[in-house]
Amino acid sequence: MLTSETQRKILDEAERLFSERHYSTVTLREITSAAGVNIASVNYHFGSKNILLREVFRRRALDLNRERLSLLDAAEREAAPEAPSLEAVLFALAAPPIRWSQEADGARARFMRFLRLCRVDATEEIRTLINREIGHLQRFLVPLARILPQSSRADLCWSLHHSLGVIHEATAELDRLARLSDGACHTDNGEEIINRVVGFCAAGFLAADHGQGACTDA
Amino acid sequence: MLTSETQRKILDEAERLFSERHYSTVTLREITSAAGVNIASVNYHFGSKNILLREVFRRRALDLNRERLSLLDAAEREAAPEAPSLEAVLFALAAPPIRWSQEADGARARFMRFLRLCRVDATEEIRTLINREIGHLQRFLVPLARILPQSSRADLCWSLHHSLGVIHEATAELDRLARLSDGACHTDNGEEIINRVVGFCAAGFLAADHGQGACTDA
DNA sequence: ATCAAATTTAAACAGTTGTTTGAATTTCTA
DNA sequence: TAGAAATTCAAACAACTGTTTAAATTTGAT
Repeated sequence: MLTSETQRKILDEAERLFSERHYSTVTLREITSAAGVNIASVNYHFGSKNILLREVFRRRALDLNRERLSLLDAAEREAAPEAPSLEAVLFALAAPPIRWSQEADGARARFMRFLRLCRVDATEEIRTLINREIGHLQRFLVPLARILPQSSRADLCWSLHHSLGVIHEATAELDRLARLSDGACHTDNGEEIINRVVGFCAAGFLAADHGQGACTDA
Repeated sequence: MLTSETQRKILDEAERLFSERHYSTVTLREITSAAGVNIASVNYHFGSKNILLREVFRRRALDLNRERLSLLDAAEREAAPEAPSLEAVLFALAAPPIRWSQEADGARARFMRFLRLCRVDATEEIRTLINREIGHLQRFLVPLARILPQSSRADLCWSLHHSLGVIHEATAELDRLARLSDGACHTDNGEEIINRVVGFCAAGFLAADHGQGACTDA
């Protein structure tokens, strides 16, 4: 699919710029001049700006949930025939996006910022692709239902939804956390962030499982 | 500040369109023709498109945190001299944005969708205004520190940050929850959503306070 | 009713956008 | 190496953008 060097340069620069600003404010002239190629090569190699956007998305989007599901499979295999721990399941959900977003100035960190923009506003086609990816996360409901048998399907979905919110905020809004905490929070240690996210969400899942309210064993 | 009927119509339609798509893809001609006014009236009454965007933001943005802080003050007053409950503090944080986003097809529901877009990408000026609003949330750290004395400032900030992620996801991504749950989750009962959010986040705060990991009293 | 200020209007403005063109150039094959 | 295919290039394209203009109209106070 990706044969030409020009295509790769265009994709890289488009990804970088799309991660910084909404794609509608990024011009093809910016992309191509940053990539050092002629402006016409976008339409030659991709066909249109919208298709370029879609290809930037497709280049990495599928891998993210692939990594998640692979970690989940491994956790289930390791724990079989028992159910994996709640923390292991949430680790599979949280670790890939958080690790990607922490890769120092790497392509995947930029992609995660791009993904955040796409989630909020993108092409109809990308919205469809995102929705399909969300569908894959239903796979997580299977082990969660084993671990938390008192929870209804709605309970599990709500907690999963809350967890996605925590993860999204932990992958893309850390500058605001730095401001909120006046620098008291370290936002550059991916594994620590994962631990915090997993711990926070696991407690939330358990609280929902115990019926209403939090557990107060202090 | 808002004197003219034309200004109000422009603000209303701009808010509506800005809540549906990124502001850079919304044209002044769309706004003015939807409002039934001449295109030149935007520059006459506001000065520029960017200023119009800022005014759409300013019309309601300050009220959101005002409501939060007002609820927090009331909770503290009611519990004095004791600290308010963790749930009461989180209720003050979560209830205003979730209630606003649930107002059936109301202006504030649109505004919450607009705010989500602004958080991800907007003018430098709006980014500054948002950061100032985040600063106001530091006020929540005061009662939280009383309630959770074992938590460091960093712990509290992380949990607060996680909670904001849960709230953001609960105010603006409910169509995805509906898809994830195949319709099993009711996404139209604001008070139920608030309860779920508060319960989930309270458990997360407590888990962080108990040191690492979740509480497992089951 | 009169005049000045405020507002609305249609039209034009200059600049930028994604896209296309057709010729030049490079790359690959036979 | 000859020739065909793939790629690059500068230039132009039509469409659309936010903004401005200056005349027309409405408004409101005297």
